Amino acid sequence: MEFKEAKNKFVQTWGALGSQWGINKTMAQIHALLMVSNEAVSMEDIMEELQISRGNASMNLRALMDWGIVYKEYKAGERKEFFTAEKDLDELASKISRERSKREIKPALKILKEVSTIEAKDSAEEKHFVDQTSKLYDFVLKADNVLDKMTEFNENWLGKLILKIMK
Amino acid sequence: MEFKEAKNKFVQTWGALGSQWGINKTMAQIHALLMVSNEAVSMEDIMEELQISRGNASMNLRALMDWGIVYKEYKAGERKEFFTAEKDLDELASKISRERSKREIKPALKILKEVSTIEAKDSAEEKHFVDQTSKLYDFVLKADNVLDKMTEFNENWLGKLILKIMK
DNA sequence: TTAAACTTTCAAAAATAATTGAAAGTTTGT
DNA sequence: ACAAACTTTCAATTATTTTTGAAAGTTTAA
Repeated sequence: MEFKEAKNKFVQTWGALGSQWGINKTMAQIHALLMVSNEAVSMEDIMEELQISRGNASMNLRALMDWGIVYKEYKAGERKEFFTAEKDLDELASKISRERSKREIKPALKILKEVSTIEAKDSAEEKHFVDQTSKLYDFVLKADNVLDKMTEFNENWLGKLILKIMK
Repeated sequence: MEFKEAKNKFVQTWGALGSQWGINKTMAQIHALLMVSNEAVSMEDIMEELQISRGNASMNLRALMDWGIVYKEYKAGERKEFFTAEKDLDELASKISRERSKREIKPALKILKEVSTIEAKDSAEEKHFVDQTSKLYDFVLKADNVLDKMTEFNENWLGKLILKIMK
């Protein structure tokens, strides 16, 4: 396979993976493109490579910056802006999980807590509801924490040992 | 809050969370409904509670069964089918992560391997591409394994200890 | 074998999400 | 202050995904 073909394949794949996980395809593609670029890329070039409009590029770059995984860069003597992606993968994972936690998990937890603390009265139906949603609350809370710590865990010497033991 | 209201809130929230993670809203809502039902529910009742069509109910129940997190049940003397959800949360997480791995991560890994093993020639651009995609391959592979083991890890006494230490 | 009681399928319709492009906004240099 | 070089915004359009509903399919009981 040739470089250009490989790069395109990577960008397409990352885009598809993104949309399966609720991330807009173009956003994931821009991110992919920046991830494998060794230098900052202009909006013009992004539009050209991905064949997208200026508005689309602008909005999705903004979204990526809001997630904290793409940065603006200025080049001396150049008026236009350039963009780079966070390339450290542990950092990337950490930022994505922090954002998803903040935007999606935390609000869901809040609701779970609310609904799991209603007066259960005496019907088996209501008891089961309270029981199940309470368990779910605990579980999601725990999973959210584990994700927070995953990077740390993966780097951790003890973690590595445990991973080996568990295999 | 009253039971009915709480139940509805839970179903809606679970549905919204699902769609943010690339799972169709109705599918997540049906799953939510079954999760908090203490007995198996008929398609008729699902349609009624969620206000959806027969076709929609049928297709999404099928999808949930394909994921292995909803089961068909037959009641003696009843002609129609009833449905229940996997209620054990560790089992649920394990099945979801296994399926997502099989359907999405594994195919993506295959492509990542392909594109990361091209001849890098000598340009810095191509070298960076190979380097970054290789790192990504390793990272995704590792993350995929960690997810596989997470349940196990969470149940594990040693794991619990480590979690405490890491906090 | 027939028909009632169900479930599944899928083309068409509806709902939702993403994209465009041009006008408005901003910044910088002269 | 002006205008060139950019970026952002957002209403309208387009693409994608989901949902519907009725016809076709299946199973069961008599």
